[in-house]
Amino acid sequence: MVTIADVARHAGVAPSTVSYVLTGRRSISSATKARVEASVRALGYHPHAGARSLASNRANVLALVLPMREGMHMPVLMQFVVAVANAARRHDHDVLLVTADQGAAGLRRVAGSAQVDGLLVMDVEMHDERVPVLRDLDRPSVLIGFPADAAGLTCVDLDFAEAGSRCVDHLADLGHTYVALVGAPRAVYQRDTGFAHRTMAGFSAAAMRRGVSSTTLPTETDHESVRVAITGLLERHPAVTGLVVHNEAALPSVVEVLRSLGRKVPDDVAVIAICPDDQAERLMPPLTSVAVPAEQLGHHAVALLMAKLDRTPTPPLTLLPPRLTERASTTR
Amino acid sequence: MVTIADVARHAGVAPSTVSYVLTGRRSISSATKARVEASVRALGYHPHAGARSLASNRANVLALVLPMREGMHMPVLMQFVVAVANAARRHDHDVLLVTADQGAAGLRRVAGSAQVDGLLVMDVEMHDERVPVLRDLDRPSVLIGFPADAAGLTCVDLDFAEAGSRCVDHLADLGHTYVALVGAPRAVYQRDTGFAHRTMAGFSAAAMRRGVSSTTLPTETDHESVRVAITGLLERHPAVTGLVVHNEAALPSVVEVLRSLGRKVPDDVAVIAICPDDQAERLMPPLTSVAVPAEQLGHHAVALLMAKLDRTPTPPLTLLPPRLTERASTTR
DNA sequence: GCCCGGTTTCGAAGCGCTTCGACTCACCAC
DNA sequence: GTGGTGAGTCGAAGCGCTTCGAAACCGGGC
Repeated sequence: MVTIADVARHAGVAPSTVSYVLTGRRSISSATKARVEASVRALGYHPHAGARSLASNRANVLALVLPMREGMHMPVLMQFVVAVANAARRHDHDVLLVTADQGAAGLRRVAGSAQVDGLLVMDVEMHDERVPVLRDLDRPSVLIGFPADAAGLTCVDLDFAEAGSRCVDHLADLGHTYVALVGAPRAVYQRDTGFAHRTMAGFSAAAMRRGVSSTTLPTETDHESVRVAITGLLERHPAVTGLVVHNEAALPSVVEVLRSLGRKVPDDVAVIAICPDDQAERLMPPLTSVAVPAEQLGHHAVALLMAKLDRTPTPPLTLLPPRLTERASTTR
Repeated sequence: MVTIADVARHAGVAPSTVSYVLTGRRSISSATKARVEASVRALGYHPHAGARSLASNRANVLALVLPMREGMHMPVLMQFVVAVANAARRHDHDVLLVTADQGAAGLRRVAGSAQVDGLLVMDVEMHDERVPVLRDLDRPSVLIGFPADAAGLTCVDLDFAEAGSRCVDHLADLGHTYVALVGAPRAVYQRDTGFAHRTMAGFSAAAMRRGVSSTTLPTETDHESVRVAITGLLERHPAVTGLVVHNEAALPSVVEVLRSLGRKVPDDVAVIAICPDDQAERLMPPLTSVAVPAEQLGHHAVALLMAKLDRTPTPPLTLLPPRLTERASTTR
């Protein structure tokens, strides 16, 4: 193994000088700097991560806490994971995966052992058992999602309430008077996941405000369940002419079922999805949608965490404004 | 921060004794052991990971190298990730995520900095740029998948050739004389991904051997592409009565398109999927399938890597035998 | 010619752990 | 009794890095 002492010898300087070149924590003359950098390359030197973390008290690793729960949509989840990993790398950090089957103990372990400098927590429930743990951990954390009590925490999320509301507004503006929210699987609501609740709240409130009738139903993701759910919905509420779908996995089936029922989109039924843009674009017809900006959220969360690590003050709550893109599924 | 010295003082022993209790590398009297363990709990001690890795030359972390490429199916990928993470934890290791947008340099970095003890590499291509790097890294690695030249490497995978072959056999046994392979998206073949090629090879060879006619077509994942592809397939090859689908994302659409074309499954067309069991079960009708045992593969890969870390001899190549489960989509 | 301030570099301490050799006790065989 | 043995424990060295204080150097002003 090549050590900093080897590099120092090769470049004819002291080990501390090499360290300062690498970390940039003291000014070094450009001549020395160039010489050291050449030696680093020549020897193929990589600082020992453990030694560095021991001496500097920074591991340059972030924990990504990722529970795997029923009803979660993997493609979207994966977009988050990749966005976080890439953003972390841009800040010279790596990502340690903590799947939550280890629960709160896992958080204590990775934080307590100084394996990670900070934590990024996904799929936050309203009353999440991890929240109190995060509060008394000595490491900073950022939640993607909101618990019921966010005091003392830093959270980022899409403004799902506003997203639900914008969908209703768009439909109401187009003259629809009866709209339905096709929501996440029942399990997601049952465990009180913040984003599902907030979309529903925003949806219902906007319907009241705009004076349009509304109904909501949780929906499973398999095709057969979707068929039953949508068919039932349109039978019970024949006046429904606008659908807001907040369920990425069910989305293709919803479109397909409407087609097979002979309901033309958008002529008979308008459809708005709350999902990543690329998915909305790929369906036939392309769907008007409120984007779930997974990439942007991931980057933002990492940026906030890095700021906290730098002791820069950060806003406790960040709600990204929803962006609605009109496509073929709601045009008159 | 609580250090090993604090624990030692609290328990009235030397730091080295605490270390031996924790690592189990020397025998310790049960009385002392109990006392130390009580102190560890009382003080909430977690060994500093960096210090440990520096002193012992082991980080207890595995890298999971995960390229994100076109045409990959996220749910299956995620199953692997979770299986690997859980298996690693059972061996007292954590998982560091390396998304491959960093390419070979990323591997060099995490291995060179002693951040990880070993590497798990996914989505291996036939001529993968990472393979030569892995060979000259000083850390052990296990590939999930096979490159063209696997000399000097440890690889695990499902025996996809045999899987393709078993599907043909099953259909031939049922009397089918013209079968088609509905394969992965074109991009997957274009970048020479091992598993896609091997399935196709096994499929074609078995068709020859059994004397049944066969055809193959790559298939994109969106519904419309699937509709065009399947419709075209059945027009060009009207005698086809058996479909082998090796494309998880397209699977629901394939079933749906057959239904909408009025082809009954299994009466008009038999369908076998190569996909995780849970997906095959959830479709209507439930599909006969060869399981892609993501969980088992993940566990196996971790077990092999741990063995290599222990310097236990390991088989260079492991092919898990495919398991075909008969369900409603191929019953006569 | 000397002092002073700033810049650049050096040397040594120390981060928290593991590990090796050595020490201490019992205990047993002779 | 004495020597040998093995189990249990201790102490100190050292892993590779960062960081702090101090030394060395370089001009510029007097």
